[in-house]
Parts: sequence; structure tokens; C-alpha cells
Amino acid sequence: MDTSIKKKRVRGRLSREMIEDAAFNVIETEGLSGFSMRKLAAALGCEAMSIYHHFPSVAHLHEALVDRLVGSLEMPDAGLPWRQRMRIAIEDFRRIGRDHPAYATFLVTYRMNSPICLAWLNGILSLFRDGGFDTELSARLFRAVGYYLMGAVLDENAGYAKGPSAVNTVGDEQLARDFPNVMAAGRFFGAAEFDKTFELGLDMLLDEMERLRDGAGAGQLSGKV
Amino acid sequence: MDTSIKKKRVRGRLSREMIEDAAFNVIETEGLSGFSMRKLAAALGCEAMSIYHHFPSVAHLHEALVDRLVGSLEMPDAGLPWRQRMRIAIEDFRRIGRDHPAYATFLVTYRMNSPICLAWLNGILSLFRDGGFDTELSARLFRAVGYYLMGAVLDENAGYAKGPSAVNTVGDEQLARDFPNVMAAGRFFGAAEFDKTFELGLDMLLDEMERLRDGAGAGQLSGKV
DNA sequence: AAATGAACCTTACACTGTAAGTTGTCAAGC
DNA sequence: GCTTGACAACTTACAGTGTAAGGTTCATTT
Repeated sequence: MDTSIKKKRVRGRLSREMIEDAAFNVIETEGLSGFSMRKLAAALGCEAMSIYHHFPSVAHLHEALVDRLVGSLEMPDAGLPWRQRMRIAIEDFRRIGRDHPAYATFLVTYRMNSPICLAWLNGILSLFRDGGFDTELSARLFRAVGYYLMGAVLDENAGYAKGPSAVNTVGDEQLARDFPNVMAAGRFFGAAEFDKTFELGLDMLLDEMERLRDGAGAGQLSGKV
Repeated sequence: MDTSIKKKRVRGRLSREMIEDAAFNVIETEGLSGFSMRKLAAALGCEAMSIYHHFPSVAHLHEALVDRLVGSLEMPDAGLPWRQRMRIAIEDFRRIGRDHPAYATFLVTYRMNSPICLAWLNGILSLFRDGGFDTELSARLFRAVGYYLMGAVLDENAGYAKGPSAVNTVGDEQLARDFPNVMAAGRFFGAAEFDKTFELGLDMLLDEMERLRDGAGAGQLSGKV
């Protein structure tokens, strides 16, 4: 005799959106590596295989998650000054990383080939073009700035400040003795310093881009930091 | 009756170094996600659990791998001009990524807290100090340049040029129609363009650092690209 | 009322890292 | 030469993973 309480099976209870919501939740509570279809199912109150009716594989689910994050990005108002537009677009991406810290590693590792991601890339490249750069320089500057942005998102959400991932860690006294520069710099590596550090690097790149566009005008960075 | 051929069990046949070598091999041939203790054991001609005698867990093994890569880095000759020293140190790290492309994702994701990694970080921070920056600016510039470097290593080894990771990919005709900027820029995203793009961004950052140090001198980037 | 098909569940398989226990082999001491 | 002990490698087993295959239930359409 089956004494177990039968879960009421309701058709159409699940939806892609619900599953995505729950997936973000599980990822942020369990961590990216702690995420699994079974845990996701548990969070949804269903069986793992039920999810496969809505997403044919975890890869498809992940793509949907990335698409939702990237799809939420809007291009900055074209009426604003170029530097401000560029800054806003960059900070917007950085923000979706901060909003989903556990997912950030996946986000920056993901190769953006879906239509939604390509649309965003296309818009950003257009923004570079608006800066007055030709195709080649737009592409290279996009890449260079993108490197900086991706590295920052990675570090800010999964980096040094999140604690050690090493197995053989080093205590504070050894740190002070053997690695004094790391010890001293550590004060500026914490989460409270992310914004200021990011702004410094971003301003450096923005300054250089404006300089490149204006044909290497006089230095403009004096006394800024 | 056991008709299987008995593998000769030899004491001391395995060593940490052998295992690390094989691990790099398996990772580069099978990919980072295709790596497993069982495949590593198969490559070594032993059983999975034998590896645990030398490394208590995969985490320990990974730490050893990162340590070996980072530990192979030497600080550039202190007699060279500062800009050249910085460039060499950065390119050296970039090179270990290129030498182990499948491992690059792990490398940039790894939080460097082992003594060997801390020693390297300490040396790099010292290099920034040698540039004439105080503790705070050294720390922030180290981070900013590090962001750029990590993002580059990530893209160059696991990024767009490595093909789609998306499930819903976009064909060339749709790319040309709907995402013309991506299409046009794609020509500069290939592996053959990595060096030139990386140099552009690196020069931008180095220029800005020298400008910061020299108190915003005259522009020097004119006509460089 | 019967048929259809979507939505969900059950079971099963090959894979993972690794804890626990066993066996084979070599070196040292007698 | 024999015994002993330690160590290195192996065997087994378990809980976890993604997901293929097939079964069940139920709202909708006819």
C-alpha cells in the first residue's frame, strides 16, 4: 500500500520563467558548483525530469539565464555625451554581475552567441563606432575594454576578496612577514574598494580612448586621482 | 578463474610530478570539464584512488597545477626600464595561459592564496611600487591591470574565437543582416588578432600609468595605432 | 464520451569525487 | 634467508551528477 502523500500534480504549474527564477535562486544560495537539476527541482517542488520538458538540457537553461541578464541591458540614451554613454553601458554590465555574484563566473566565461547576446554586442560595437573609431579600432577597443570589464566582474564576484580557494592557505603573520606588499595592498582589495578601483581603471581607458579619437591631445588626467 | 591480465603493481611508480604532467595532458586533450580523476588515472595507467595517495583531493591537485604554472614565472630583470619590466611580467602571465589554453579558465578563476602564488603577487606589487606609486595606487593599478590581463587570458583561450557555447546559434546570413557590427568586427576577433589587440589595450594602460606617475605630462600616444 | 497530447513522474544508466578497507611490494632488522 | 612493518597501489562502495526512455495523469478538443 502506498502510504506516501501524493503530491498534487498540476498541469502548467511550471513555466520557463518560474524555472529561471528558481535557478537564479538556487545558484545564489547554493553557489554555482552547488547547482544541479535535482536541487532546482526540489526548489520548484517537482521532479528533475519535469524541467526537461521546458529546457532540453542544462546548457539550454544556462543560455536562457544569460539571455535574461544580458537581455535586461538597454543601450544608454544616444543623446548623452559619448563618454557618459560608454560609462553607463559598462557599468550596466558590471551591475548584472553584482546582482548575481555566484553566476558571475559563468557569465564572463560564457561565449555570447545567442541572438539576444549578439544584439547587445552589436549595440555596444555601435557605441564604439559612435566614438568616431573605424571598424578595426572599434573592434579592438571593444575587446580591450571588454577584457577589463570581464576581469573586474570576475574579481569582484569570485575573486580574492571572497576568501581563499587555495588548500594551503597562509596565515596573517606569515603574510606580514613573507609577503608584505600583498599584506599592505590587501586593504584596497576588499569589496568596499571595488568601486573606486574600477573607476580608476575605467577612467584610464576612457581617457586613452578620447585621446586616441582626438589625435593625442594634451594630457587630461592630471590631479584626477 | 581470473583470466584478466594482472597489472604489475610497482611501488613508487607514481609521483606528484608525473601526476601533474599527466593532469595537464588530460586537461588539454579532454578539456577542463572533461577532466576527471578516473581519466587521469587511465592516462597514468593506474587506478583513480592511487592518485589520492599523492594528492588528498582534486582541489589539492589543482592547487599544485596552478602553483606550477605561477611558480614558473620569474620577475623581469630589475635593471630594465620600468615600462619594459611591467610589460614582460604581464606577457609572461599571458603566456602561461596560452601554453595551457584549456586550463586558462581555471587559472583566472582561481583565487591565489597559496604561498607560491602570493610570492608572485608580492613581486608584481613590488614592481608597481618601483613605478613610483604609493601603496594605494600600486594596489589599485595592480587590480586594474590585472582585470585587463585576466579578461584577456579568458577571452584568448576560452572566448568568442573558440566557437559558440550557445545552444541557439546564429548563422552567417542572419549575422550579416541583424548584427552587422558584430559581423564586421568579427574579422578582428580571431586568434590571429589577439596580439595586436592585447598590445593596444596594454599600451593604453601603460601610457596612463606613466602619465599618472609623471603628473600628467604631454600626450604620447599620437599616431601609435 | 473518447481521443489527443502536453505536463509531469519513475526508473535507470553512465559518470563524478572520494571514504574505507584490502592487497601487493619493497626495505630494514634479525 | 625470513620476518616484519610501512607504504603505495588497488578494490569496493556510496552519494551525487546529467539525462535517456518510457509511464502516468489530466485539460482540452472533438
